[in-house]
Amino acid sequence: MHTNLHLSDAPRKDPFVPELPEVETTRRSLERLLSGTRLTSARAIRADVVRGDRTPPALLAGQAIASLARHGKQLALIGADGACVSIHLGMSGRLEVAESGTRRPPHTHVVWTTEDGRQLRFIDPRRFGGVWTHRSLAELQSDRWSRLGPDAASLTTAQLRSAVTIRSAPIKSVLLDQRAVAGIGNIYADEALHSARIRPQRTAKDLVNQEHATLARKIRSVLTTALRAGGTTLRDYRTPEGTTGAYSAQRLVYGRAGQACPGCRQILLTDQTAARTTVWCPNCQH
DNA sequence: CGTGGCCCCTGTGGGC
DNA sequence: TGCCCACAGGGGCCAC
Repeated sequence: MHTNLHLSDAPRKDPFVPELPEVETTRRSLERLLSGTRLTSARAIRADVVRGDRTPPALLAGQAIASLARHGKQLALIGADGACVSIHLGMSGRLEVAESGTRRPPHTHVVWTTEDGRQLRFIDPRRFGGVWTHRSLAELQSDRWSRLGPDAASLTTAQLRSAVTIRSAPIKSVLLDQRAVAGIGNIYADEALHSARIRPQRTAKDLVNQEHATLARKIRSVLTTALRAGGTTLRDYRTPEGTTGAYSAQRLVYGRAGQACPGCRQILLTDQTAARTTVWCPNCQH
């Protein structure tokens, strides 16, 4: 039945870097697989991957999973008694549900065992991610999620405007700042800015009203499109042809520096903005 | 206090 | 072919 379901799995050439669509895809899978399931035990193989308060009910051992929540790139397992665990995947983290007898992948740092003989595994080679425990959802909100900006998937024009108006940093830096907007990473920042025809280096507060509306809309559509494609990368989401068609094939600029812009054939440029590789079209984006 | 830059870490890939 | 090293990125921290 549930054999080695990898909740996130991108083509090898494109290292999986979890942003909002990937985290939401993971959330939906976990909801389907684990809602209502009791966790009989939890074990931190690498203790330093579990951060924050580790007093009972640490890691939800003995709890049933009531629901799964997400804000930006943050994921949370909500226990039946209200305690919760939040998980940040960092840049190489993933979650896997597998039969208990199967071999643990390398870099498995936390393992939860379920009442029905499965395991939920947190795997993160680079350990930029982590797991936090919270006594309640309210505590999770006040400790961590209150620091995050509005969720990018439903970002309104007004929310984007208030996030950028006083910021003198480049618009791309602001999009990557999780306190301003939650859920956007390097890939979708470049894609959304290209789609909105705005240069990543533009000073955020200089964007005009029309650009706030366009950028907010493009952020939503880029993430929504990726979320739809993300569903097809799940191993249990079989199409007759197999599991190709991940979002990577739909990227227009990210990873394509030096190639022709799909819109105008001008050569895409690259630089470092916000200490991240940035790709943009000098013709389409202003 | 806002911003830019460095660093954490390891798998991958490009170059020789 | 095989080895080595630069590079990739989310976000915390620090110096300006």
